[in-house]
Amino acid sequence: MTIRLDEMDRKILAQLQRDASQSLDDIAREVGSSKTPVWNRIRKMREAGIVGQQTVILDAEALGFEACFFVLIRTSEHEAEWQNRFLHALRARPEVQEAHRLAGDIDYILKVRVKNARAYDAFYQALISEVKIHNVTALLSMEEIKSTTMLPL
Amino acid sequence: MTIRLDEMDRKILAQLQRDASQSLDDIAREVGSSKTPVWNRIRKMREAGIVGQQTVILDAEALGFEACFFVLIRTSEHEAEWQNRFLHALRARPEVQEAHRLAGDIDYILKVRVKNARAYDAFYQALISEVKIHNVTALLSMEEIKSTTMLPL
DNA sequence: GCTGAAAGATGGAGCCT
DNA sequence: AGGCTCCATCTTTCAGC
Repeated sequence: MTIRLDEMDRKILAQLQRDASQSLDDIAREVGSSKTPVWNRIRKMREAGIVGQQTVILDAEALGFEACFFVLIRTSEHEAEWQNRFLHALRARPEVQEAHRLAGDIDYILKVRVKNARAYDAFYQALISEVKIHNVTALLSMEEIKSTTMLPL
Repeated sequence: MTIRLDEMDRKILAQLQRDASQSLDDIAREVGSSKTPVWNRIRKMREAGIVGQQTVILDAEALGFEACFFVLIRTSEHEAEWQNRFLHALRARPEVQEAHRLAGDIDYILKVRVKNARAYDAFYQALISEVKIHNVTALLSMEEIKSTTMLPL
């Protein structure tokens, strides 16, 4: 399942991250190889799950998603069943763009993107009615300074 | 610059988000239209900047990026010049995947992805040597419950 | 604004070295 | 493993409705 990646694989991944719409020929030229080997390496990395979803980055503001919150959550419940319900609730809600379980004093952090503050409140009310949460702090983003999915290969 | 988007545009965007490698024919079939009109709409939305970068999502863990931190930053400095240096420092550092300026008590939040805790410390030391920061809290992610760039259109 | 056609480019597969 | 060639498919353009 785990593949050993060499320098060439990493160069190819960097190109795909940068612009996944490039043709195989373009990528091959950039990394100093040719079509077939590049194509085979990409196929292998896809099969191994290293290369996942191909997507486009949309302009959230232009589409009316003008509010972004980071939500810090503390809970008193730590049973498996509660956690399961909480996880499924998060995964089911499309406004939750990120959710992490944390080490330490704060238990979870969410990144929630919504149209406006009212939509955030609707999300918040829906969430706390589904699962019991001890303490919630919402941090409102004023400005997105940087946002990327690129890994520094 | 701002385009009015109709239901058809939104359906096309949803398809592109879901899988940007689909052929025009496939997208057209999914949204109930045909090739040329879909192509024209995508071109317009690209030109308007609504549709941005086309990329692939890579498996961070498989590539050795095993640590993810959310960093809460408080600063005492609020002058334009300090802010400028801070912003440029963040944009220049590839381990910073997200950076937001916040409303309220905490001034900034970062999402930082690195190979391990030691690499986080190197990042942290480099950052505070570049710009003066009053207070930093790092939240370590134990588990990525959800991560998506998809907007709920 | 849609349809259909057509030209050129590309992906994907096989084969040769 | 890398390179060459081929064909089916796809992208992109354009004339006509």
